[in-house]
Amino acid sequence: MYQRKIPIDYNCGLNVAMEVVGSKWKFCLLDEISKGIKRPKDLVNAITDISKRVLQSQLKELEFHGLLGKTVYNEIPLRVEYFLTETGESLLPLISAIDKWGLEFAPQLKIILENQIIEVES
Amino acid sequence: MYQRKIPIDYNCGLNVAMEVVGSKWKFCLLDEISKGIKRPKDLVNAITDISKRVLQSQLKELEFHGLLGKTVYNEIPLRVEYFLTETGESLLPLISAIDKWGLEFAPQLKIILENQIIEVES
DNA sequence: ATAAATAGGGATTAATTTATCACTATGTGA
DNA sequence: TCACATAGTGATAAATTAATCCCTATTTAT
Repeated sequence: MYQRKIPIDYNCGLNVAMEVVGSKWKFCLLDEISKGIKRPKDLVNAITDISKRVLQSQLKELEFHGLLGKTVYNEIPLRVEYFLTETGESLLPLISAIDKWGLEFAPQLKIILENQIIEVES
Repeated sequence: MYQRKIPIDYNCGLNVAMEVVGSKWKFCLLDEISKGIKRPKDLVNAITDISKRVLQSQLKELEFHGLLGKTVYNEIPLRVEYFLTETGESLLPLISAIDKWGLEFAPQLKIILENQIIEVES
């Protein structure tokens, strides 16, 4: 975690929402967990490019913020499963809408960024 | 702007969306502009705590990514107005949904973070 | 010539997030 | 004892975002 120096504006819903889900991997994590991938080791495999360390810290924050819960099974090797809380569930429609928007926008962004590189090199 | 070292995954809508709107002020900016506050000087006043410099850089990025357009009026003093492009408009429903979610979640987050501070101090 | 109002950018630092690497802990079975 | 599999953390570095301070440019009015 990190002790903020710049405070959150609780009256701005956008600010609040960004605080708990506005990071690189959290939407992906909630998405994967909603699809039934619940164990850290499976999440690491499912999400390309996330490292184990970052995964754990993001899971911890999501749990701390009350979007995820976890179950520890008394098995060997240890089995831990994360699940969406009611609050976490309430985000799913937003996540899928954002994902959809992003996919539609992707080609446009690709073109923009590729043109930018050409300008820089010429 | 900033020349990314870690590339964008264009196949992940969430990743793409976060790239263009996943920053502290962009949702707020799009929101205010959609409400009719279009000039930089008015946006600076409307958005508590944003500085002029940051505002300009965020507007520039939003324009670069094709979510905003701008009109320069030949007046003195100079008048510039930003407006939402079609792509920008398409984000409005998402923004209002996120804002709504954040406002509902705010009290919960406040309690969580306040409890955290008490633990640290005891 | 100078101040005022507006938009915008350069350079730098501070804040924050993400990545890397290497560790601990647990219980099992070779 | 030692390696394995799983979950998790500590310390640190690298990447990225945001904040600060101060400058330029334009045109009008004093």
